[in-house]
Amino acid sequence: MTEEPGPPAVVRRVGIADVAAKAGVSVGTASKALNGRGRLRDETRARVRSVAAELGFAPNNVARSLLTGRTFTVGVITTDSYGRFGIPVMRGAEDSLAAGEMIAFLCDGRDDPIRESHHLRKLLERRVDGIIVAGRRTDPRRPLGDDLPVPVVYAFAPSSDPDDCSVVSDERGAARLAVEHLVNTGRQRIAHITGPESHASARERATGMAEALAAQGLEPVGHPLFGSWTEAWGRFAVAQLLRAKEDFDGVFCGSDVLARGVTDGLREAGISLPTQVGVVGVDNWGLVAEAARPPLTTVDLGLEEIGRRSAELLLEAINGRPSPGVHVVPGHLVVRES
Amino acid sequence: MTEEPGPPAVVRRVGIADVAAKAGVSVGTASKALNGRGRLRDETRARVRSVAAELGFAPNNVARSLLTGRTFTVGVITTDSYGRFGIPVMRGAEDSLAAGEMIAFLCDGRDDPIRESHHLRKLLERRVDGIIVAGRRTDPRRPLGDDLPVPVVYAFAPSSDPDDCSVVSDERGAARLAVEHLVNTGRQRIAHITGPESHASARERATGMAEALAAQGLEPVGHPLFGSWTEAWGRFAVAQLLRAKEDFDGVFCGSDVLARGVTDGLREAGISLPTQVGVVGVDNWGLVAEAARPPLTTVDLGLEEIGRRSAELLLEAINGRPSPGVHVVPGHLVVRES
DNA sequence: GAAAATCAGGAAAAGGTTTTCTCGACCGAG
DNA sequence: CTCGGTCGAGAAAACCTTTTCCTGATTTTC
Repeated sequence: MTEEPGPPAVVRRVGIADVAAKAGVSVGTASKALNGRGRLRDETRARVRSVAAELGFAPNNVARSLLTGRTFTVGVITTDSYGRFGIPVMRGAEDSLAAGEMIAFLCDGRDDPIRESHHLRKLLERRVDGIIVAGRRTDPRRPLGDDLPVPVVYAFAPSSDPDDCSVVSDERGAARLAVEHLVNTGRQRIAHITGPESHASARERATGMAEALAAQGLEPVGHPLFGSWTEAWGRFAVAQLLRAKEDFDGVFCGSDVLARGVTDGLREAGISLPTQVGVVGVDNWGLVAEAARPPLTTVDLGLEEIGRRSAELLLEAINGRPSPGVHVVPGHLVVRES
Repeated sequence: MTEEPGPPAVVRRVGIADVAAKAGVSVGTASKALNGRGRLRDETRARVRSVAAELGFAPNNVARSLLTGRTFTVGVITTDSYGRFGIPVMRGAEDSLAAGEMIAFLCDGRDDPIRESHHLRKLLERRVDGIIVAGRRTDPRRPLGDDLPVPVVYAFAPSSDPDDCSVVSDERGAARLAVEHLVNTGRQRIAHITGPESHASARERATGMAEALAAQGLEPVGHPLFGSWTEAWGRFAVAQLLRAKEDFDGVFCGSDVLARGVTDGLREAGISLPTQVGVVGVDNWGLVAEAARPPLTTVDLGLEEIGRRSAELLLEAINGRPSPGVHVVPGHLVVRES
């Protein structure tokens, strides 16, 4: 780092003053012409605009922000390194934000509170108009901080403070959709293979399944099999069901990865899908669901929609219309062949 | 949208003027105290700092940027919707950027030139200090624009202009690593199953494999089997090899997804892995590689490293030390059980 | 034909920080 | 005792737009 810094890359950018000078008007007038404000002759307006275009003028939003106090910028803090869940949420959020001419800073919190608060400080220094916190699990999380000067929306992982604004998926509803699909396709004896009981999503989906079965007047097959979110556990759990000589014709899996393990396990045990057993997963993770044999029927939790909704609520809050509380986004069933 | 806008959320933030007033100094002095500039008594410096901490003062970076012309902000434009390749690149980039106290705007170009140039304009308006373009394929891409006022680095997908700064993976090197591993574990007759020939990465890897085999004095088994990047093609290609009664004891697959299809195909044909046939993939995509049976040995293209390097080169360019040309980042082998 | 209203555009402040310039006070030296 | 130098700190410009207020000119209205 001892080397001499090179030339400072002088690219004097054209400012509104250059436009004004060339168009023969004052900067104030030029500003009005470009932004459609004030009272100006059409001819003047057109002249300024054409000069601006000719010079390739791009307004300096930094100056504008300083004046207006708005940066048209939001921060997104993810906790899952832009993984499976953060990404679709991000994409949805970007959709809504772009509609409001806003743009997002992306920060990866990596589940580390220190990193997170460091990012938070950086975002506030840059005067973002609002912040979205995109979680990785559905378990409630500690709020970002109290008394923040900008609105915050929690996406996917709700804040543990019910007065914060959170947007979450409908976990029980997802289970209900899965069960109803299985029942509608003639399944009566349905088992549940899912992730660790320590995960709220696993618990909620199990509960939702029990409720949905009860509503249909059906009994579950055995207890929910809690394990890990892996294919290996899916295969293992199937073996367990078969060994226990459980009589089942449907399996609701807590995730697509799990479901893939389950389909492999069943197929390799000589059980034909979907003839003998129907399988439904959760996530609608294209890569996994489509590569499974047969392709998986699964519940899409609507992650993109969660992102979109979060951004919309954030924009509303920025405009002085906050919507505290937990907002639930429904999922939907994606029917493939399983 | 006709509703009355609510109260404008008045949270008068504490500015440096507040700190200065409470510390009994001028704003200029306060600024110097906080930034360690100028000549001040230690006592004064300490007093200002403690007052700033007490008041929770956070400098307004917008004002600072306006003055210095630096925003300590870069834009990242991805073309793959933050998919398989964009994400690790992003993460690596964020690593390096954070080290320089910088933060990234994320824009999803979605392979649409219109969207892309829209994002570009937004980024320039916000006066980013530089831009990283993260591609999805290794095929060269059209430059972002000419005569941009800020430095640009192309990550993964190089710019078609060789004078631009691009950071790419070592595709041939990856093939060489795979082949050498197979040979070192006793394989002599190696086949190649890969993606579409229209993809530069498929062609490069095939070429790299041919070179590596030649260097070892070996002949390839048949021609490279070009297809698609899917498990189904992997399984199908295996069946094709078996039907043609090709004698092979190793397969180099153009991707992990493909390799997973290949392992499934081989296993279901009664061939034991890795005893009879060794398989090596490319990507080191944890989810896929670890779920395969057996877990895949694969070449990691070093995507995070590409991201890190891109950001480093960008920071250097921002500081007036550009590094035009194509920079190749080596990959490395990740040995699992296949 | 004069007062009033409208029109078109200019001048200047504001926004929060950094940085340069300036200035008074104090020190030691001659 | 005065002069030059250093030290510590303040005043003000600068960054680039937007916006408010103002002014001269033109048009409208009795």
